Formats: sequence, C-alpha cells, structure tokens
Amino acid sequence: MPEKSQPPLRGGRARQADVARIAGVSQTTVSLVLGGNRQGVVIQEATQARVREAAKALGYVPDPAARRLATSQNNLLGVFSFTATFPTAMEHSYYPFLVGIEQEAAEQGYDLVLFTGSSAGGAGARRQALDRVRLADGCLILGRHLPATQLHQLIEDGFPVVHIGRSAEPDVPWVGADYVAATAEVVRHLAELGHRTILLVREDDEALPSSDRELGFRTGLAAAGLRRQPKAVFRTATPESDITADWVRAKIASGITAIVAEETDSGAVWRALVKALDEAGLRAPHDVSIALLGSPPADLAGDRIPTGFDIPRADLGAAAVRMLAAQLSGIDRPQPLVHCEFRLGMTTGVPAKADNTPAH
Amino acid sequence: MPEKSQPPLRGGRARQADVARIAGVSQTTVSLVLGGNRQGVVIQEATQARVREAAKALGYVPDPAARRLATSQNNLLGVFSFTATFPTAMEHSYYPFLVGIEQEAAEQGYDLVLFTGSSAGGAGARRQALDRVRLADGCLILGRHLPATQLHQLIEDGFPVVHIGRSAEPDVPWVGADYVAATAEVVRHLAELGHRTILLVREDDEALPSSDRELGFRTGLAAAGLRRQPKAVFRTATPESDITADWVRAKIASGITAIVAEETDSGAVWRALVKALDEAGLRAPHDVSIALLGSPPADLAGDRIPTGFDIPRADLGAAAVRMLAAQLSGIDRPQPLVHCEFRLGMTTGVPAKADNTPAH
DNA sequence: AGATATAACTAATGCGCATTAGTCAATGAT
DNA sequence: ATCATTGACTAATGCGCATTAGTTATATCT
Repeated sequence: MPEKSQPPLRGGRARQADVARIAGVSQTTVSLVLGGNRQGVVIQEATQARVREAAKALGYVPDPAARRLATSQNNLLGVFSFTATFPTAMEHSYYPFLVGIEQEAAEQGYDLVLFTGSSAGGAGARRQALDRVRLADGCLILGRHLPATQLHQLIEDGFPVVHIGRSAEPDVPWVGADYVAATAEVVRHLAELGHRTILLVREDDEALPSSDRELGFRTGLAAAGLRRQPKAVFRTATPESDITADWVRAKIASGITAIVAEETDSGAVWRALVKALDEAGLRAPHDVSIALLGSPPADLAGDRIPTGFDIPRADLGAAAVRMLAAQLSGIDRPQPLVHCEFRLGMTTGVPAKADNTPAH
Repeated sequence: MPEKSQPPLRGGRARQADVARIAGVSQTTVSLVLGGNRQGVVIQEATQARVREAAKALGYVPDPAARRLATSQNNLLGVFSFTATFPTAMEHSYYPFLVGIEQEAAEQGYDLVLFTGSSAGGAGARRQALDRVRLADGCLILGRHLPATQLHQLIEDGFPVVHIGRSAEPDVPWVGADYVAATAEVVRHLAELGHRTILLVREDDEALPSSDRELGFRTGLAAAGLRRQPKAVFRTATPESDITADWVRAKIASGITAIVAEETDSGAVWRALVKALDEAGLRAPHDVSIALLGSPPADLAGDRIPTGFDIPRADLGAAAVRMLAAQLSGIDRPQPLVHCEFRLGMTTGVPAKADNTPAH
C-alpha cells in the first residue's frame, strides 16, 4: 500500500518536496521560485509568495551537496593548507590572510570551507587530503609545500584553484605581492635621498621571493640612473657570522651609504644587520641608511620603524578570493600581483658624506 | 538512437561508471570495491583487482558531493559567529577558539564551514543569516549576541548546535569555562597564604561570567572557613573613576590584604587597579596581593604575571567540537564545563601585616 | 531429479536539486 | 469552428554515488 502523505519533514530537514506539498505546488515550481528561475518560466506572483512563505515556515535551506551535484556549484570556497590553518603558534598562522579572505568571500557571497587535518591526517584513516576540496566550487591554497601531483590533477580536471603566494609550480594560478615594484620603490626612495652606492643583502637561496627582490633592486638602480655596480648584492647563508660590525665598517668605508636587507621568515639578515650596526656604534640613518624589504619580525616590533614596505597579507587573501571568483564566472584572471605599501620609516636619510643633490 | 559508448571520461573527471566500463563490471561493483563494502557482498579477488587497477588508471576520485547526497551526511561542522570571525583587530578575534576547533575537528574527521558576513550581510542580497548553517551536519556558535528566535528554530528542528561560552538562552547546549571552580581556587590560594579579608572587584552588570566568578568567590571564602564578610564584593560601572589611589589606600586601611579583580573584555577593572596601586606607590604583593580572574589584556602582557587563571580557549573550542560530534552520533552530552588552569603569578604573597599562620 | 543453497554479480532505486520537455486551459487569430 | 499562442505550471530526467533487492550459474542435499 503506497503511503502518500509523509510527515512534513523527515530527518529534521525540509526539502523542496516538503515546501511544495505545503504550498500546493510541484517540486519544480519550488525550485524555480527559490532558485533564480533564470529560464524565465512564468509563475504567478501569488504562487511565488505561497512558496516563499512555506519555505520560510519550514526553515528550508537548499542542500549544498545536492545543489552541487545538480549544478556543479554550491556557494562554497575551500581553504586548504597543508599545515594547520590555525597553529598554536600564532605567528606562523595564516590568520592575516584569513582576515582578507573572509571579508572578500562575504562580499562575493561565498562561505568558506576549511579543510582540516590536511597535514597529518588526524584520524587513523588516511584521507586523500587535497581531493576533498572538490566539495567546494573552488579552492584557495595556502603554504609552500604542496602535493604537486594532486594539485595538477585538480587543475587538469578544470577545478578552480588559486595559490596564495607566487607559485613555482607551472600552470598553478596564484596571487602574490609585487616584490619587484616594492623593492624598486625602496631603491628609488634611497636614490632620491641622494644615495649612489647601495647594497642589497640577501640570503643565499633561490627562492622566488628572494630573486624577485633582487630583480626589483636592479630595476630600481637602473631606473634611478645608477650605473651597474659590481658588488651591489651580497649573498650570505649565515648572516649572523657574516654580517658583523667590521663588515659594516668595511662596507661604509668602501663608499656604501645605504644597505637594503631582504626579509625572510626568520628575519635573520635584518636582525644581524641591526646588531652589527649596534656593535659598531653606528646609527641609522646618521651613519648609514638601512631598509628592510618587508615587515620587521614581531620581536623587533618595538624598535624604530624601518623604512621598507609592508606585505599586504589581507589584501592578498582578498585578491585570491576575487581571482577565484573570477575563474568561477569564467572571466579571465585579473592581475595577480598585489601592491606592497611603501613604509617610510626612521632608518633612512640623506647619505652621511655624499653630495645632497637629488637624483636626475 | 541511444548512444551507448560514451567517451571514457566526460567533463574531465572519471566516474564510477567509467571505471566500471573499463573493468568490465557494473557501477555497483565499483562502488562496492572502492567503498568499504560493509554490506559484505562477495566479490572475487581478481575482480576487485581489475576494478582497482582501472580506477587508478583513470585517476578516479569519488565526488564528495555525490557521496554526501547519497549518505546524507557531509562531515561538515559549521562555525557561526554573529560578528566577523576574523576581525582586523586580532585581539578581539575568535582565533584562540579556532585553534582548538580546527584541531579537534580534524581529529574527529570533520571539515569546517565558516559562515561569512553574518553581521552586516556584505552583499546587497540579504541572506537569512543563521539558517545557512543547516548546510552542515551541525554548528558551533560563537559570540554573545545571537538571534534567539532563529537559534531556537534550529534547535527545535533537531539541528545540532553548541554554543561556545555558557549560554543564557534556555535549551541551547553550550560548553563553558568553569569560572566558579577557578575563582574558588584563586581564593583558596590567597587563604592559604594567610589572607583573611579579601575583596572582589567586579563590573556592575549581570553577565553570567561575572556572577559565576562572584559565586566562585563566595564558595572559595566559605571553603577556606572565612566567615561571611559584609563588604567582600565591590561593584563598579566606572572602574577608572572609582578605583583610585585613595580608594586602594582606604581598602588596605580597612584591613583588606588581597584584591581579586574580574576579567572583562576591556580589562578595565584590572587596568584601573594596577594604575591605582602604581599611583598610590604601593607594590603587589608587598603591600597588598592582587589577582586577576582571567588573562591580562594583551597590552599589559609585558607586566609581571598576575596570579589568577587562564581561560583555556583552545580547549573550549575542542570541547565544543567533541560535544557536537557526540550529538551527531546520538550520544549524550558530556560534561560541558572546561577547567581553567590556575596561574601562579608574582602579584600574590603573604599578607603584609597579618599573622602568617596558614588557614585552618 | 527436483529443491535448496551459495557464489558472484547486477538492476533498480533514491538522495535533493536543477533543468528540459511537456501538459492543459484560456485567448486570439483566421 | 479550428489552429496557433500564450500563461501557468508539472512530469520526467539526470548529476555520481550507496544501497537493496534481485538474477544467474553452479554446487549440495535428499
């Protein structure tokens, strides 16, 4: 015997069919009224009202999984990081990115799915980490160490993905900070102050952020009309031992009036530089101007603000969301580079014994 | 004319049907082999191998949306806050909770859905804020100001919800910190040091966290065998103007040897107390012992550590997840109170001019 | 030899929704 | 009076998977 009249809502949740029954229409009509009805099916105002009323009364909310299955899209953006998104040590977290991501996602009408336990796979059961993101419409990827194979599989399948931070992997869409332009601007600032011999100190690895800064450095020098200097870049793998008081004195003696330091995770270069200056009894900007290509490490936050630039992490997050949203609407990728704000600190000034004529 | 042989994989992704075709079996078999086959259908080893091989060859990955639709549970826990989850000012954020939530969610095999724009409704379209959480299997609620009506609607519908922080709303499941016990412990600590006349300073509102602390305070006094003191609690709506150097001096003169301050969002009471002591030229614990019923505000983090207790926000988040998970599996709620760790700081010591005999 | 049982699968169905192809009555045109 | 149009919907179908109810061939029992 077929039972036709089921209870208003089973399993707790109302479905379109429930709404339909109450409103006295078909499930199709409910879908039409509640979904956009972009196919332009004509439905009386009165009927629509009944449907909406019933939906509200039942607290109807579309099932994202079903929607996704039917349309291949829900309103969810994934956020995937290979390490925990919220580690106990706050400093290393992706929090600053999340600020921007959340805001922009809200703006664009998306909710966020945080895929957890991506690193270790908390529960005993091994979960095919990255693949889970396919639940969402698209996904933001945070962090450096990615499973390249899985990632490319996703992209190949046409799943929208944006990596936050310039990606070395080919074919991976990304948004990153414009270190080149930002560094060039710092150099320009120094050149305008009258510096003619500027040194870049960077760590000795081939990371993209490092080489971008060096490129920006050279760009800045060229733009300022400063001729190619032979030893304009100093590389070190061990800043603590290489950058000493003596080293600084020697550099200054050799005619250098400004030193630009790369920012790294540890802030080792900057830290060593500051310490060396201190030990040499030298003051910036009086004896030498120094600048930092990024933000100072947290523990040095109390010091005088160094000239340099700030990496707009929240903006990066927002830009990533925008880019992902663009991908989702089939629009072509917007500019993936985010501008770094120049930070005029207190560590740069006119060169000590150089002529003060503005450049050019 | 029905076309039977479609291309191996359309839309970019392989489905079970594709795997089935290649392995020469039915979609059902694929599902059985690749899924757990907990229904114990017998399938030859050789067949299973063929299926697995085909799956690997095609790079088959199950569609989570479809899986969720079929099994009607999506392994998603919602996180809803009426204000932005990641406000720009990090201090006020729910970050510490998220740390625990993320970790425990991973442990339990859940992913997290962050509902964005809950406060203002970023996009023009007004979205029925709270109802969106129905998307997940259950939801954590953060923050004080909740739309009670919608919340109760959810709960009535049997939607699993846990509020983080003790809730004043009836019937709303919650996890909270055990302020009563923690405060009592602080009092016991003071009593053991020899204090006999202790003052509690609290703000003048009826918030649950405040009254819990007062309850704990009285409990602690009673447990220490200190007789009911008439003016043991001082209430103020304006700590800055009420708690002055003179006020402190007067209190001490009246025989009080220890002051316990409630922690609030702003930390106003504690701030005022510290300032007043400073202006009065008094030092803790030499002249008077002081304790803080919570963590010091971030900007006072550099000061000497005050005796008191730490609210285990991460633990609270984790406990909330556990409780929600329990609800989802139909198990009864575990203990909703989380223990606060006693913090032995440097602001409490033996009373200045009291007898040093231990209590009791 | 016929009735059961077992092994090894497969057909069919449903999850909740979106979408396409109707259906049916009421008008309007001829 | 007949055919084509609209208006206002609804029936049917499929998304990819899990699950239940079969189906067929072979071995076992009496």
